Order: sequence, then C-alpha cells, then structure tokens
Amino acid sequence: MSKVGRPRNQTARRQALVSAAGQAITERGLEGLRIKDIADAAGVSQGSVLYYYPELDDLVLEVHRGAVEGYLESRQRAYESAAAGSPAARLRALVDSGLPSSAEDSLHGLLYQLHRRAGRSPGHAELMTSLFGREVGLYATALEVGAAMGVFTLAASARDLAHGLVALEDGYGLHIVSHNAAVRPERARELLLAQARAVTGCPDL
Amino acid sequence: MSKVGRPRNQTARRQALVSAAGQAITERGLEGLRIKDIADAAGVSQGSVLYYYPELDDLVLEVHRGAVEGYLESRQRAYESAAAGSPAARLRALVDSGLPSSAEDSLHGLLYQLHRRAGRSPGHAELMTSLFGREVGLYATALEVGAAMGVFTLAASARDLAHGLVALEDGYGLHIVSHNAAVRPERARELLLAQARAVTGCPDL
DNA sequence: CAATTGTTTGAATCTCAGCTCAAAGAACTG
DNA sequence: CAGTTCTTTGAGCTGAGATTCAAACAATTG
Repeated sequence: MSKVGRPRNQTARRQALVSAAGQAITERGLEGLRIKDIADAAGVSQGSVLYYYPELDDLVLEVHRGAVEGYLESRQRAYESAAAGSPAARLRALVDSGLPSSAEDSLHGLLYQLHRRAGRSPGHAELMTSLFGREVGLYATALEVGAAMGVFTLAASARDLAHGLVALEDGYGLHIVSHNAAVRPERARELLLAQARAVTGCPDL
Repeated sequence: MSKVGRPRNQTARRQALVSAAGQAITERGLEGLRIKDIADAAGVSQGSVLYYYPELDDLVLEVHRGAVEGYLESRQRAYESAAAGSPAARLRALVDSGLPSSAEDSLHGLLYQLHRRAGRSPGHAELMTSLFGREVGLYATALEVGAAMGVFTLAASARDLAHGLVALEDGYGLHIVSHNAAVRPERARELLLAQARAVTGCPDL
C-alpha cells in the first residue's frame, strides 16, 4: 500500500476556509452565513467547502476556536509587552486589550456572535468557558503579582476580583458591540479602570 | 362611509402572535424561527401571521419590546415590594431580579437572544439602550436613596456605580445563559452582592 | 508512463420555507 | 336580509440555498 496519493495542503486549505468563514460571519452575521460566501471568500467552489467540512457546524466551531485563540494571544502579548512591566502597566494593558475599540471592532464582534451559540451548542459553550477561564487567569496573575510586589492591596481574593473584572469587561463589551449609545468605549474604559483602581487600591491606574 | 366593517380584536391577535413568537424564539432560537412555528403556537394559519405582520422583523421587534417591558416591570415590582423597604433590601432585590436564575431562565434567554440583533438593527439597539438606561436608573435611585438616608457611603457617583453594576450583571448573565460552567448563578449573585457591598460600604447586604 | 488516490468543479437536483391569492367566513351596517 | 369590509385559510408557486455526483484534474508512486 502506498502512502498518500494526493497529500497536499489539507491543513492550509482548512485554515483558509476557517478564515474565509470568519470573514463571512463578520460581514453578514451567523444567520446570514452562506456556503457560497465562504467559497467566494476562499476563492474555491462550493463543493470544496463541503469536501472539507461536510458539517458546516464543524467549520463554525473552528472559527470560534480560532477567534478565541487569536484573541487570547493578543491579550497575552499586550500583557507581556506592557511598558515598564510594572503591575499597573500590565493591568492597564489587560483592560485596554479587553474592550472593543468601537462598535465595529471585528474581532470582538465575531466573538460575541459566536458566543451566542453557546446556549445551544456544548462545543461553543466549552470554548466560551475556556476563554473566560483563561482571561480570569490573566487578570488573577496580574493582581497577584502586583500584590506580591506590594503595589496592590487587594480588596478580596485575586480570583474573585479577576472574575468580576472579566465579567464587567464582557458586560461593557456586549453593550459596545450592540451599539448602545450610552456605553462608549472611552467611558467603559474609564469605568473599568476605576474599578481596577478601587479593588487594588492602586491610584496610578 | 361606515365605521369598520370588521373591527374585531386586532390588538388581541397581535398580542397572541407576539407571545407565540416569543415562545418559538425561546424554543428554537432566532435563527430557527419559522412562520409555521409561530402560527402553530398561536393556533392560527401561516397566512394569518403574514396578514398581521407582513414584515416578520416587525414582529420580532415587538417581541423584544414586550420582553424588555415585562422584564423591567418585574424588576420594578421586585424593587418596590422589597421587604422592609430598607435601602439594603431594595438593592438586594435588584440584584436578585437581575440575574438569570439558571442557564434555562427563559426570560433572560429571550432577552439575550434579541439583544444580539442590536448590532445590526437600530430598532433593537434602541430597545437595548433603553433597557440599559432604565436599569441604571433603578440602581442609581436605590443608591441615592440609601446615601441620603445615611446607610450607604458611595465610593463614586451613583450614576457611575449603577452603570457598573448593570454591566456586571449583564456580563454574569451572559455567561450563565451561555452555560459557562465557571459562572454559576449562586456564585454570580454572591460576587455581585460583594461588589454592591464594596461600593456602598454597607456590610449588611 | 500507467496506475492510484486525493482534490476540485459546477451543473443538476432536492428541500424547505416564504409568499401569493382566490375563495370562504364572520361581524357589522342600514 | 343584502351589502360591505375585515379576517382567515391553505394549497400551490417560487426562489434561495444546501447537497449530490460524475467527470476532470493533479500529485505521487513504481
């Protein structure tokens, strides 16, 4: 028996399809997702889309996974490369990277779109849970480091505070991408920072 | 010219259709919404649904409006009938009425479903904005009354604090209805109360 | 190169749900 | 009651989009 008649670039193709699907979802929403749009965006035929993803849900789940991964990486990067590396700077970096920059922030928009499936699909719920957990982890670490260095005076356990900050971030983010005029990104950022200040007792945030 | 040949119960019918549509959305989600389901739930034919709502979007918007209204009334009621009428009891009532009681809480589920349209439909965005504003109002009033009575010592302006509490509530709520296992209703309630305690300086919350 | 297996295409087909519409029914008018 | 207008129905039409599939095409093997 031979190896593979036509190995090729399955991985690359899948990657391209995931990216194309993400783009399509961003543009027309989850309910407006059409195989044709994915195919067009990826520059292939409809048949090819089905060849790789006979079950469209699998593709959407991949998109979700990719969005979560990418988002987390970007936050991680922001966190690590925070100027000075001071606890305050790091925490500020987290806050800055966690809010949609505007109502049309596409990464946040995509994430909130996909999160909506969580109520009906265990796979998506798992991704959302994992994202939440990892974000809490980031914040908790930042808080603990700051406390250990004596810069922060935590008002409660780092874990609980982190929990709250992430939830707050999500709440504000939801309103921002939903075009709630009463929640402007700048204001949300201010309020989030105020909360961070309050729970850390650190004035220079 | 005569009055109305066949006046009847337009209002009642519309009401029934709105309620049926709400039920259908709750059961199968916004993307799974089918005229047939609405018709069945309302006990009429498909034609009737179109007769009253040639534009399905209008019906969905009505559902949203109704859900927002109903939700707000229930919170208002909870607020007003809070035992003792003490500021602390009132605030607690707000917190209790603002979180989904479980992942399957149907009113909250419906609201979050409909809020998702806000990103693409001004009408829905408006409803969401109005809901947010009114919730902030409720919290702000509760905080101000408590402050005026000397029971609360506000850590910032009542408005900003209320803003934050509502956003936090929404963040937790989102995770609860999304089946995020890390955010259980009981825990969310605890954390939300802790936050309320922190910003009011009132220990008996 | 012949054989084999993986990949791609797009036209044909299937499916489902929205929408149309003519006809029947019901409440009201005078 | 006859006339008028509002309401309701549901079978068929229509269209969009998913799915199928046979045929063409490409990389790899020996």
